[in-house]
Amino acid sequence: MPELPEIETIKNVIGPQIKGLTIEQITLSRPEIIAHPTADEFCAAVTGQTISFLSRRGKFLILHLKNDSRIILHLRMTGCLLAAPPDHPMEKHTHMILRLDNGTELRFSDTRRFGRFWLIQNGEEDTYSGIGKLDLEPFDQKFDAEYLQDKLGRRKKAIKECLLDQSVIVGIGNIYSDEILFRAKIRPARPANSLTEEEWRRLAAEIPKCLSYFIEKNRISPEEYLRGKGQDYRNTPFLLVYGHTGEPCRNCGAALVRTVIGGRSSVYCPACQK
DNA sequence: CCCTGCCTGCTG
DNA sequence: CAGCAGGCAGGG
Repeated sequence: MPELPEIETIKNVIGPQIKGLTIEQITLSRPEIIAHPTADEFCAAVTGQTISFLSRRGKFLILHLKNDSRIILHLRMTGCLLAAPPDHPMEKHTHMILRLDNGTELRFSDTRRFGRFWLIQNGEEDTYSGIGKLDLEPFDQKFDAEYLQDKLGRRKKAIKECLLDQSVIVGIGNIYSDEILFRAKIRPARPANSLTEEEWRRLAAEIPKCLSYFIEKNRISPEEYLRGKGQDYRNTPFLLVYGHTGEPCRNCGAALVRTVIGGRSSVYCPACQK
């Protein structure tokens, strides 16, 4: 579910709450969420370790431990992370609880159970999580129109599908690909190899602009995050096209249209987006 | 390259 | 009740 701005929010909210705390005990009710190593090895290796900080890479969260190992997690569609006091009501579908040494519980819940955890030991190569296949962050100095065009300019597939390719540019999912293309005034179904120089420039400019705009719009206090169960902050009124099929375009008033591209639902303005 | 599977819950 | 949901890996 969450894309780069949401993962960034989780990092910003949860990170400071768990930094410096030691994992005293793990309750794992769904061992299949541990992708590597085995669930038993994961629990044994992580128990007693101290958390140094939380970081983000693409849509992955990385929990860095003081012994230089790291827990990597991907929330996929419905994964959710909460730092809660022990008496806080338990979310349905909570599959793992890390009890920390100040009593805080780091809880992972996931209705659809697509989310996964990996533990990468100090010195071990991460060939498991998929982080190795990622390329540029949208805020990387090297990310620009030339980079995008060089990577995607010869592809025949829809530009919308290309934007979802994490091996080119990370962090964009179905919602923000639609928002970005709307802002760049490009139709999602346009073959990537049909984009003009000017369109590549607009697209490359809108990607970091749009994502950082939503990171700002998602800013939330830990209390508010907990109250909204780590979900509600995303119900943003700031999305211009996603979820607005049939409504008037905010620029021109034309009715927004829904199509399916690469198996994903896509909303765009038939007048503004060429 | 397209298609499916992985899951549960919500909507029409 | 079918269809769909913000992700991704794996198979043909």
